[in-house]
Amino acid sequence: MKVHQLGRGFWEQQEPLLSLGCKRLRPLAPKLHSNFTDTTTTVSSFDLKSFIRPDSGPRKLGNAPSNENRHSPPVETHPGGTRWNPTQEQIGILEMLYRGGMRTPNAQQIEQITEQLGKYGKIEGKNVFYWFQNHKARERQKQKRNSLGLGHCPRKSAPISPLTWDTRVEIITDREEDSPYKRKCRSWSFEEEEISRSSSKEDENRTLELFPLHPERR
Amino acid sequence: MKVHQLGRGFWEQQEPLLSLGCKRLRPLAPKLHSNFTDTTTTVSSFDLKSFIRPDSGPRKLGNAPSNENRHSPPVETHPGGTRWNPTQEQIGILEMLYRGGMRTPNAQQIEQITEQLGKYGKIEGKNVFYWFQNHKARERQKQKRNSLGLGHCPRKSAPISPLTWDTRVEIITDREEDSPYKRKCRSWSFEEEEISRSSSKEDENRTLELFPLHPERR
DNA sequence: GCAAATTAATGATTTATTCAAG
DNA sequence: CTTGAATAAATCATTAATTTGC
Repeated sequence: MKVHQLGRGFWEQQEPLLSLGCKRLRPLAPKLHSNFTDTTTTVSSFDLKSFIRPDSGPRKLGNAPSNENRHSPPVETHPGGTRWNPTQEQIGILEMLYRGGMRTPNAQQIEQITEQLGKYGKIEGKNVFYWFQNHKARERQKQKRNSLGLGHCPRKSAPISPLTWDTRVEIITDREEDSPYKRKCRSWSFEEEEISRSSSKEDENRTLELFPLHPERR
Repeated sequence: MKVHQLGRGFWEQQEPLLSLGCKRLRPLAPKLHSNFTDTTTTVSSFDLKSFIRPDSGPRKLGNAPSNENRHSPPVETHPGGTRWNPTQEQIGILEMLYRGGMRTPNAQQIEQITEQLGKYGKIEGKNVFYWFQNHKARERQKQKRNSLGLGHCPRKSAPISPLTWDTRVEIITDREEDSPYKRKCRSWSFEEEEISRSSSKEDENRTLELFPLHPERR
């Protein structure tokens, strides 16, 4: 309906490769071909052009000295705020929860936390998710660094200081409750980034984009 | 306004620790404190009880010899079909895209791919995401293993086989196009997992839970 | 005092590793 | 054993605090 040429072109281009795949023995499954060849027609309904390297593949040097031109699109990339800037209230709550033992909140918890934290500033679920991940990791490495650097005594992390004590409490709680690899089923949703970089730089109430993905598992 | 007792209790408990956090000298940024204390009242509106260890926190030792009780929730975790079982068509398309150079599709791409692959079987966005990630990583390690072990390894897979060749092609394409760390803004949404594990184990049309998170960035 | 340059902190992604289903 | 799924580690990138020069 929308794309004819482009989509078709790509698929036809790729198809030989795919059939090649059938020719050269594939590791798995010569693949009973149902209406797969029909795929070409069906699948062509989305724009494949954007799939294969959406950007022209600029090699981004991490330490590039060029101060200008930080991003691939020269300008107007991120209209408003780029990254989450937590408020004191939000940080406070998060730390509190962390200290309470929360390490990797599940989807439901994230949803609720986000909802609450949203009262103190813009926030999304992924921010909460990231925060816990980062905080956890950084506490961990902080502890490691402390245990290694503070003298040589492998005994305890440190004698007793407010900071150390506080930290240790968190860590211990952490250790106690968090097991590596507890299975948690998380469903994600994705968002396109710079499609319609429309207009105003003013921030508005960017509503938190959370939703109940599976209201229930049927 | 809503919850008084539970929330208040927890928050008051935690508050001293929190102020401790302010006390300990931070390397940077004492960070101006706004109306943080007010947080207590407002935030108490959600049930903290469920936040702090939703399960009773059974200690799972990572290398514990106990074969039972792998996860924190002892039972009833995954109701029906657990993990995605890709069909041949789906794999074919994914490999095609991969061979075409796609490595880490962005949100929009994932959305579209998922939509298309959904025609051949149940699938979610995260499956696509995971597939690319796993495929990428495993091709990489396969290549590494091959390049290292080809000299002397007693019994490997055949040194040069169509399969190997095929693999190599993918890798090369891969290397060419993918730069480590290209920034991509992805917005996630979370789903509660085991809230209402209602009933049937039979799988039905579990609709793909994708949605446009930010229709546009304001 | 103020604004540019520096630096520390940390939000956001990617990669590596691991677990477990089939 | 293969591979989907999830977490941990490493890393990039941006923002806020601090420093510095005027």
